[in-house]
Amino acid sequence: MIMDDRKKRILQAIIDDYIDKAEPIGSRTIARKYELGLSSATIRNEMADLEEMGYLAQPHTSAGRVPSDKGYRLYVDKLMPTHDLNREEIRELNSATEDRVYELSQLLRHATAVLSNFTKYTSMAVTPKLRSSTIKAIQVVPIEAGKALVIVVNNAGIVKNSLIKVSEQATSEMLGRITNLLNDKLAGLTFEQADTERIKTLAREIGVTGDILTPILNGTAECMYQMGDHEMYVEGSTNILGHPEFKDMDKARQFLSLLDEKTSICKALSDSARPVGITVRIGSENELCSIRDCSLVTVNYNVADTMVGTIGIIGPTRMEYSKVISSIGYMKKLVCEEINRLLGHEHESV
Amino acid sequence: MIMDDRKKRILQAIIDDYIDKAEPIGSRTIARKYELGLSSATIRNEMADLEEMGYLAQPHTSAGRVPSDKGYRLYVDKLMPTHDLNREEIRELNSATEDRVYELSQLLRHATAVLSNFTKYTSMAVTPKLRSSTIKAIQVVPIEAGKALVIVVNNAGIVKNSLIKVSEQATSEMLGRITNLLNDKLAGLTFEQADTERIKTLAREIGVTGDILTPILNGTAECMYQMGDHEMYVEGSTNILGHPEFKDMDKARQFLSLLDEKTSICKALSDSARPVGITVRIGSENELCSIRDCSLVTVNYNVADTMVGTIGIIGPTRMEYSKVISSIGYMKKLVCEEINRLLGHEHESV
DNA sequence: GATTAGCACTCGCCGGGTCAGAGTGCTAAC
DNA sequence: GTTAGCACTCTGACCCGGCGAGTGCTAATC
Repeated sequence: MIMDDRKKRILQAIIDDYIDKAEPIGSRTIARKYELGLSSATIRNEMADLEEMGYLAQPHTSAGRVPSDKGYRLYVDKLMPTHDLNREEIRELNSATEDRVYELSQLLRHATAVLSNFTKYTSMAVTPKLRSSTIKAIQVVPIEAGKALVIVVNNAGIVKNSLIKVSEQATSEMLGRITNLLNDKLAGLTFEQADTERIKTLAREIGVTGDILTPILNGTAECMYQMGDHEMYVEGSTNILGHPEFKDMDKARQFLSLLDEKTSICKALSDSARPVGITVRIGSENELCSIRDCSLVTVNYNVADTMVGTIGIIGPTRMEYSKVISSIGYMKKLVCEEINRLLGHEHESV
Repeated sequence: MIMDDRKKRILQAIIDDYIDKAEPIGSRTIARKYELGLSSATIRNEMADLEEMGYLAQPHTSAGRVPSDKGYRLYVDKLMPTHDLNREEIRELNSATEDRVYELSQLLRHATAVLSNFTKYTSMAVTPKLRSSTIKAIQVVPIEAGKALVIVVNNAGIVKNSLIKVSEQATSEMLGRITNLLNDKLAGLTFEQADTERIKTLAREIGVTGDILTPILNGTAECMYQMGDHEMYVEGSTNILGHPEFKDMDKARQFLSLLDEKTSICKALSDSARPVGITVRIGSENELCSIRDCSLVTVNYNVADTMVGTIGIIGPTRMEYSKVISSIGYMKKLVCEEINRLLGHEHESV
């Protein structure tokens, strides 16, 4: 059977309507509402064809039709109307960066909150993987007698610090010497390379310079560890309760408890996103079994080229794809700009 | 009518049973299960009395009895058995600080996650209010040509930083002079006092020393702002779906959307907690109307005496009070210890 | 006088039966 | 190829009666 233009128009009409109504769509509805110049009987025949071809499904005999994953896929790839963000919508999305933002994590929280609020689905984000970024600078700064702060900066300008106790005798000059030493030995390495093992080796190489060096190395290791850690933010998880596909309590619970499992979601996000552009994974296209009746829309954002994080929106397969796709695309742009601003890659000072 | 010992025993039995079963408790159940040496008829009479006195309520004629808020209050104050944490439970709670913890926010996230998991209710925490802490030290550290890091430390050893752009000509000696100047002018003040206004005034006092000072003052203000911000963590929000009082979707949704409103929850937490000790707010005792059918158990934790944060557990009024109270008490202790360790108030170095 | 056994009564829950509505597939006519 | 008409199917809402749990009251008992 061939997928002619008329079939496509009918399929689109069904999916559009189903996305809106969340109920099986009957032939009469389509005939009445969309002006295709066809009677319900004709549409009925076409719908039977579309079902046979796998684009539609029937929950039970004598019910209307429902799009299948394959149907949504065609819809997303070819049929979907584009959603142009209007002024009001852009204003709403912009609010993610309106408030004072001083950290990447905060930026991501804002972005996910706004996105989830805007789309009424659940939005997620993971911080970039920084393990493969390189160490730009290490500083040991005295704070008061007996206390110092170890600071590590990576090539994107992301800063981590760790408070340490040092010997009371440590002069700021000694700390300066150690700072230079650490920079010599570690700067330029990736955080992966500068693991705890390496730092221990370094300690042996230098020889135990009394009690001063040890806490500093510990602090450095701590910073390295922090840099390697990546966090995840989920907002609007309860939005799904508003969608009829989750009116069944058990389903809702299953979905929500999945979101609590940060590791698997994190993996799903990273796995899903392609290097560039927006990825849409519909229902069974998802590798994670427990979201096989959801769709996941993801996009990567970059920090200084090498470091990649991901933003995602998850909702039922019956999702307003066009709206989700345009809003996540816009948000990615916003986030990238803001990251550049935050890390001082732009010309404006903070 | 007088609240004699027998009434108390019966009330306790009813509440114990109701907390377990979540269904109206009948006189026969009590007579059979608890060995009070009384027939169901006698207990029935006592229950009628307890209802008249306001400790029990009846969902409808010919149903069993359910504790009222007043009943729970007496239970919590006088009747409740104490819950001694066993070895296994302590091990579970301890896991909050087992993982590498390097920040207060991370500590609180762990603590709330463990608590919510342990109690099966929802757990929350707010970071301490630091606005009234004092500035201990400010440092401006050069990172690379044109970039520097402003670091502000408060009297508890909490560190905030802000990356800034500076003139390429700024030497580390100049930055050192400015550091000294800032310390002179600002150290010892509270963050409340050192607001943006004050910093602007400072800029005027010093006179515009070219383009070097401005970004540094901006960075300092940024740090001040960060210090004043306080965050909130909520974990296990979906736990409530497991409790029968939220089997009604609308109720669950209402509860969950409340949790999304960080500000009101934050306020409820802070308002509820008394300066010391564990506070229990039962149902209508809560000021926030939307949690009038929940109970909120809170405790404050201190950072260096003056800075106070709060941990809380929220669940249905039919809550395992004894377990919740002992676990939150233990967690407070853990958190306090860990904070001391983190901020170097202890003797062990990191 | 307190306690208890007995009994009539109340109420929510559950399962089965009925019915209307929406939608289909098929056939025959256009 | 398209459409009108019709018989058929399935779901969901509604109603109804029976069951079980629990009560309050009364009268008998300790």
